Amino acid sequence: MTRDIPDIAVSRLPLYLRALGHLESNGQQITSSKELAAILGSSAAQIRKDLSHFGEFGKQGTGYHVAHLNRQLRRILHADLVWDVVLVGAGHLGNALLHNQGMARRGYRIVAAFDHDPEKVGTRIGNVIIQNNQRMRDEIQQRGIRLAIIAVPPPSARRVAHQLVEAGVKAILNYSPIALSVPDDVMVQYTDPVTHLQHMTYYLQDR
Amino acid sequence: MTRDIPDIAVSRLPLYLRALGHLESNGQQITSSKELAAILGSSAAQIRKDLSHFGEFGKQGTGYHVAHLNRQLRRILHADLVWDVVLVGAGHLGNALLHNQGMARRGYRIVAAFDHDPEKVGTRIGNVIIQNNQRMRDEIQQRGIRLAIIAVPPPSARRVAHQLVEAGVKAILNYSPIALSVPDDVMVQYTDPVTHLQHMTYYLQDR
DNA sequence: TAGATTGTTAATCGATTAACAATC
DNA sequence: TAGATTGTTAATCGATTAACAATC
Repeated sequence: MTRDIPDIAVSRLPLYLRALGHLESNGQQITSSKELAAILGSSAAQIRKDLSHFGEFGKQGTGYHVAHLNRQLRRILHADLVWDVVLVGAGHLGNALLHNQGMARRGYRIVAAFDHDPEKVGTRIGNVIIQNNQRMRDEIQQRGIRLAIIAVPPPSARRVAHQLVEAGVKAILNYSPIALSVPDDVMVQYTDPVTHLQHMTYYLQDR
Repeated sequence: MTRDIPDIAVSRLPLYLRALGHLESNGQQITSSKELAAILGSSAAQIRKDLSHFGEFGKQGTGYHVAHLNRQLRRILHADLVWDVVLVGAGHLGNALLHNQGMARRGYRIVAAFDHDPEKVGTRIGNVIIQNNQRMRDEIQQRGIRLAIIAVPPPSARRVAHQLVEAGVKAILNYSPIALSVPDDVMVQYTDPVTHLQHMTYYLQDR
């Protein structure tokens, strides 16, 4: 029987990585749950509890070796591998993602990009040449790609998601503000500036 | 004494808006907590519970009037207002945000954008003319802007955040994968594709 | 040794779910 | 009226926090 790790703990590991990256860039070698909590605005107990689901990474009395914990968390998240990602939509946003250095540097490489606009197909952005949407299925299956990013206008998002799922994609990062429905074995994460802004303006009084 | 509404309930209202938008675009006039739950992959009880923090929006036996609930949620989130937003960083990502139709259409208007690159300053992207970073403080204060988006490269993010806070910004949407520290009365939301991808690859087996 | 900090247990807190009276 | 669905209460579940023995 597998120990059941709460998804909410998994979801915080990338934030811990972000804080560790900060410490590493400052040349700091050792940290503590207390210090990490201060950086992240959470609690030391929560960080220790979260980490305890995955193993023991620290030393009593001393704390955590920054580089070691970084490596371990990347391993746990499978972020120590290089992942191939497909991008659908080569508009302004797709263009920005193709130029995003951070993604490739952190192991998520966009290796194929698609658009239905004949003007764009065949052009090169960053390291990839934009292909016609019709090439999506073959490309995904040949390369065995499981990660996709949707950066198409809202009206096309559902259709594209369906095509990606059909082609075998297992995880979709969706930049369109559209609720997707996918099979149980496919994950979707949404990212939408308006959702974040709405959340924050709730707390801002009208003037 | 103010009733205390959980932030987690607030954070789901934008998702409910997203689902309502979908129903509205299909011309559907009435919905139910059950149907919304199916769209969002949550539970009917949770949706009713969440909404109950803010008022009574439905009719027993019937459900919710889509347009009415949409209006009410937008009002609660202050998303029925038009908000002015400043953007810092006019690179590929800033460019994409300036061209993003959805933001303006949903009431979040980028009214000023800044960059430190002299090549960019003075050029027009979408409806705004890029200004030098040095103009940030004045522009924010003169217009009384409280919302900002950071889309600068990681090394500059902290400095920019500091400048925004100094100028009076109260809510920051941070596109750089950098943990910011800000005063208690300033909100920060992070958005970073790698964080989402790492969360998902945890569940994908290596092959 | 004294001080610090981990990993873990138990207590607390809060969120989710189930159930149902009210009522359209 | 019968069926459906809300809003709310109470029960359950799970996450966070506090506390501390272990130990570096």
